[in-house]
Amino acid sequence: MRMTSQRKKILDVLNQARIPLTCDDIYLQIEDDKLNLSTVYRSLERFYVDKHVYKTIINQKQYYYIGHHHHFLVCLECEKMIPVGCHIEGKEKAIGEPYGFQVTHHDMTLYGYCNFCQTH
Amino acid sequence: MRMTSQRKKILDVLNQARIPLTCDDIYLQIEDDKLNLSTVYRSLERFYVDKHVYKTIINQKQYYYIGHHHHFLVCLECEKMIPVGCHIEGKEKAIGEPYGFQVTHHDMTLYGYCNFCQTH
DNA sequence: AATTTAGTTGCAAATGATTCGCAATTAATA
DNA sequence: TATTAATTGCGAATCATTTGCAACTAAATT
Repeated sequence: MRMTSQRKKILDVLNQARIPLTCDDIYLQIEDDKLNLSTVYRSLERFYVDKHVYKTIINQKQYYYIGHHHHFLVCLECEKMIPVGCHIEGKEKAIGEPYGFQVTHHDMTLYGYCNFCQTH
Repeated sequence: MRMTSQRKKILDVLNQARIPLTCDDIYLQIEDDKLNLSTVYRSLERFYVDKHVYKTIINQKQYYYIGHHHHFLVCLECEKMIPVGCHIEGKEKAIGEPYGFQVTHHDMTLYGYCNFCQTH
């Protein structure tokens, strides 16, 4: 894989991030006139396929993050995201086994109301 | 809520279904010239809010089903869906608690390869 | 260092799922 | 049966994401 200047910037932004980001989030954070949103989409998908980043679907949108596989608590009011560990990781294979189904990965998101929004 | 002829048909289709369906799936199964896709979208969202149906996101699309809350094994090759029980249900609240986060629901999908596609 | 070339990008347009505004319709009530 | 607020059909809009293609460029080759 070619490490282009665009890809470096994209990875930089994602490395800095504390919460998962959409392609558009990243695109907007990179103030480079010469960076196209398509490039961000293509690069992140490539990073994901090559297992350099993780992906999760939140509110029906693709979010990417770096580090280790985990999940998020997502506030229905303010959209705040709080990372939480994975409670399925060890069970993945066992769940598929009775069906002869080989589980490769899973996606989960918990929705609800954050501490602040519960009282405001 | 008014039980219109359209809504009856939509619920009928969903009651018959063994796997979750998208709005478009349901729309296509109802051979009524006078039923609009928007109506299917609006009705199902209403059913969901009123807790008459469940919703889950698979491959970034909304699927609805009737019965009890569960999840699905989804084949990456043929898109086959196999229902499996929920392994998080009892833990939802506990996961949010340390953050003062009130979890209302969650969504999960397991991806991989079904029995057939593994060997074809 | 110059050349080659296959991977990558920018651009603009296409796609696909979902949502929305609004006037016409209709189920449920009085 | 008349009333009215909820619901529908229609078409257009929206939003996230993908795609085709010619131009560009990183990295391998000379």
